[in-house]
Amino acid sequence: MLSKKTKYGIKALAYIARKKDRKPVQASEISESENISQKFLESILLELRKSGFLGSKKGKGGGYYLIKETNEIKMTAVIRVLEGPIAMVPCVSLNYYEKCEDCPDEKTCSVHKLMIQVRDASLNVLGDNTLEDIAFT
Amino acid sequence: MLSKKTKYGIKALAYIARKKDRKPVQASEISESENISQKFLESILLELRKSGFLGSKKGKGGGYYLIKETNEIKMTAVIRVLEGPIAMVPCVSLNYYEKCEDCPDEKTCSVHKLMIQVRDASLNVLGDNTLEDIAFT
DNA sequence: TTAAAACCTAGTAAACCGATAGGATTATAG
DNA sequence: CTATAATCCTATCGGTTTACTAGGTTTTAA
Repeated sequence: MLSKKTKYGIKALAYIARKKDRKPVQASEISESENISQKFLESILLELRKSGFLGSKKGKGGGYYLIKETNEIKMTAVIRVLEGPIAMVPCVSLNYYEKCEDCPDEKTCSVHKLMIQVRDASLNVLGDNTLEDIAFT
Repeated sequence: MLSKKTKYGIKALAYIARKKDRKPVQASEISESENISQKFLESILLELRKSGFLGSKKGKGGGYYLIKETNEIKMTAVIRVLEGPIAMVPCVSLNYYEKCEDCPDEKTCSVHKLMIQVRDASLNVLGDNTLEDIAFT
């Protein structure tokens, strides 16, 4: 299941992307428009800034803005930052690999083989979609 | 993330599938062989029985056995029973649909569109794989 | 100087997860 | 008939995560 955090984060990025001028967008504006608790959203936007997706400006007239082109932001990257691994099991995760405690041998594990296929299928979809794709219909 | 419950459930099904004779397999045997807490496994096997994947026999010499052919058991079905929805967001789930509270219109929601693609990709993989496929290398 | 904004830290109620406890029930073997 | 081996059932529990909320501090523009 996708957490609300990730869902809100993606929605916020898409909202910012749809603003043509590069003027900073306030958290309060996104929060109202997208029906997201403002304080919660603030923490998400902060995280997106710290991980290099957004820039911010403090004080009156401040807000958040994109610092890359929309077509350069892959959904894989966004989800990995907000949600963590894309794989359904740590033992098939590319970026967050962890060995299973049970399971003496990954090569012969039935779950492992299945989950590699699922991972690759998801990875294809999320890697093909950029912010550009999802922000504009 | 796949819960341990689902992971153990799949492993147990694969274990039972690999036994050629249709003699009942005991929970204790699976538990030892696959390194799964026995009591926890018991509850999983029970659930798999109640949802029509396994039959059981009580008492001495009892255990669990498959009641369908291995190639008739799709992974989608197993995961839906043990884990719940395959979709990452309830609003794109075929079997466990729920409307989002935020989000006035699904048709224009950027997350929605993305998650439909992910769901379909996963569904393809999990629908193509049967217990036959994953049990025997 | 005031107000608006991002930024930061902490806490919290509820849900979920993975397991454990302790038995009740049923069937087989002798 | 009895001992044993197995499933079946209910309840509980500690830990973690989730989705917020509270209550500020800091920075900036007007």
